[in-house]
Amino acid sequence: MLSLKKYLTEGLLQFTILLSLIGVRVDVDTYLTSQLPPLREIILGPSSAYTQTQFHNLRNTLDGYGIHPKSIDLDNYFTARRLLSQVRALDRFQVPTTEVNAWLVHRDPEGSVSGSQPSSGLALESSSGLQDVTGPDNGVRESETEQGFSEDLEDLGAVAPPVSGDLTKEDIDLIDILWRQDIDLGAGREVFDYSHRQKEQDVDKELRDGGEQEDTWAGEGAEALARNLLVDGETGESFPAQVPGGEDQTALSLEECLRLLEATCPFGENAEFPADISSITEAVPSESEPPALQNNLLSPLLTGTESPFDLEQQWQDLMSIMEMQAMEVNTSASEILYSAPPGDPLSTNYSLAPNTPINQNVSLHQASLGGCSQDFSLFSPEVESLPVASSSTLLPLVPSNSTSLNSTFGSTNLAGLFFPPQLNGTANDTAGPELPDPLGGLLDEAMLDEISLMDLAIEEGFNPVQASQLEEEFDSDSGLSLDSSHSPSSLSSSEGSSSSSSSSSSSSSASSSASSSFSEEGAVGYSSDSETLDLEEAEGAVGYQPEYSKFCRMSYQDPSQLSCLPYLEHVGHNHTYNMAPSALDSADLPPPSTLKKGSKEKQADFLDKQMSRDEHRARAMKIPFTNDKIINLPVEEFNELLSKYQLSEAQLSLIRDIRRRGKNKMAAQNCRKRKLDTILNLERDVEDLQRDKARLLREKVEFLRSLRQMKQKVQSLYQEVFGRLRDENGRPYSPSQYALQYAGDGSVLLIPRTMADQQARRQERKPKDRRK
DNA sequence: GACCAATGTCATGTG
DNA sequence: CACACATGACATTGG
Repeated sequence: MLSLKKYLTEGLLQFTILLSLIGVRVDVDTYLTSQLPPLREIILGPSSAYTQTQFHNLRNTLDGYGIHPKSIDLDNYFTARRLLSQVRALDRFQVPTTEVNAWLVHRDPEGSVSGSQPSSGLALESSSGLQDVTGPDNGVRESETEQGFSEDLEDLGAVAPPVSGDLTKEDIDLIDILWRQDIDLGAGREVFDYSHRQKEQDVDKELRDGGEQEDTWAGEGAEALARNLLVDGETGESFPAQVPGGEDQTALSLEECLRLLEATCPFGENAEFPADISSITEAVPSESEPPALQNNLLSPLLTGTESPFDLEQQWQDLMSIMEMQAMEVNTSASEILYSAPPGDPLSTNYSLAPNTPINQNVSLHQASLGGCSQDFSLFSPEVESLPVASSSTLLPLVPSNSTSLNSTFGSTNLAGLFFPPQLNGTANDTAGPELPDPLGGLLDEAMLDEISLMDLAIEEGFNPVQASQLEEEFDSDSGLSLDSSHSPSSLSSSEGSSSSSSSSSSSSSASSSASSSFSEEGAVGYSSDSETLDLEEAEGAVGYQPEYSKFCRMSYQDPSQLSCLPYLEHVGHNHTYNMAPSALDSADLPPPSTLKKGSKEKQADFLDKQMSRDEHRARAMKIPFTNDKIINLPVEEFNELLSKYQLSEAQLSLIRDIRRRGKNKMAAQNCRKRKLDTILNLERDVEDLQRDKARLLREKVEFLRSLRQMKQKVQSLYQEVFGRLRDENGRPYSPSQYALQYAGDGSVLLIPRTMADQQARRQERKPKDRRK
């Protein structure tokens, strides 16, 4: 239990450190709570560095002694460990980073502009908008967006990889792995959840079907009549029952508009609008209206039916991103859109009719047909070909984005989007405090967030326009930095398997496995030591020679194993302290042909140099058994061994010191190895987080782009709807004097601009106060 | 000879 | 309490 606690605390601590180091602005609370297990596992990994392997316990259970912690040839143990790590790696992408990058590089060109930016890639954004919208190849465009739909979903890591296309099975598998990785990372799962999307799509489908069922509605106006609406004889437009004296407050029930907009975004789907008609009317205190009229003004279309599912969360997630778009839209498209003199409503800006005379019934009808489903192809060519001046930046909405945004918009008031920013300076907040205006408030709030987001983007050197580049950079960077994507457990096992220990005297059998190196020599043992003792006597030099301590006796198994593991290269040295390099090994056993009389001394010298200090001491003290035994024997056997000999106090003391030092030496090795593993794991985690950061930024850009497109669509719809409105005399309303306002309950009001401005100002103050 | 990395050793803490 | 281990700090060693 305590180890588990330590495990958790360490993980959290490291996770926090990593986050702070990288500066990833991830909503930890959001992701960590739901994604804690995978995240933690990613951060920590099945690292052996955190699981302090009890080697001694292992040894004690495995035939007593003879198993050096570094030479563990424990097939059972490490095989099981490796297999376990492999199993664990199944939900973790553990292929080398370079492989991941290679795949991404391969994938980017495949997925249109880039894998993450389908049909509406940034490269296309500034160029093809108008053509795509107005061009004759709308059908092609539709298909493109359809394709982009799946790709987008896939990129967002929310759906299963696409089965179609030129992707090979391996690619699909990779995609799937990456997808699962994304899911594990918890990035936007709430937003990208496939079932969630599916649900939205279903809703959209229903909506679309519903629209189709009302196929005959727009043209006939029968339903409008049934709803106490008056149909304009000339335009076929539906008006609410006449407003008595409602000159300033000319409120119209614009069901066409609503349907049109609804087809774009299911505002009313799951909307729980706090606003009701009373609040709306409160927002217009100066005007008094008969209650009957108010009711007539309400459109029944947008009453929420779907239960809200964490809309707030989604909204927060999205709004933090999407509002960055507002400036762009407002400053680019919108300003151009509404830069015309106020008195000229039907000029180029609002000129739906003059340049492209539209059969209102037809267009509205078609708008009502389309659901907010796959894309915005529901906008008929007539609609899309509206001569919007700024439509050069108008792109067909990425379908997936639209679907993901649907629920978001569902709970919001689009009044802010309805109002051309320039005509009324309070485009985002048309409702006063009395008029609950979710969108307005959120927009304002998010506007402020937008600044911080921008700052974040700037300080991170992130240019939304360079998202794809950034993506590649991040990926490549992370790929270049380290080869630390290996499984830590594999590292441990490999190192462990490549290491062994042997006694100084049994170096001749050093190449054998650890178990063999600990051959039961019995109490007499010391066979090879006798050889060295002879040499010692021959040399007449006995005693401690510190310079000889460098080369520890180490059994050596397979150097190629080490060299085959690139991530071990930068380790640079052999952590297997008790092993000798293969060169030394071979030096230990030189070919007999090269063994001359003169070289015998050299060999002895060399052997001497390979002995550790303690080995020299032991030899000097005539310790009758090997240091390996001294060190590695379990206590009982060790004591038993000591009891077999009549050892002096000095010898016993030395033996105990040797044992203590030897054990501590191994412990130090393990400790350092763990430390190294930890560092490597942290580095890999940093890479992962960098990748996540890049991906999140990428997704942010996508959301911003889709939001901008959405706003542009809404604005164009606003223009269209507004342009179709006619007063009693059949004349269009002046956009400088009137504005459409979207109430929370789904109704759309045509109110004077002065009133809208007032409400907007009131709404403006509200979020500011809230922020205090 | 300074510097550095690797390694060994000691003291101390933990289980 | 003994034992084994972990680990920080320092020492040693060799390049």
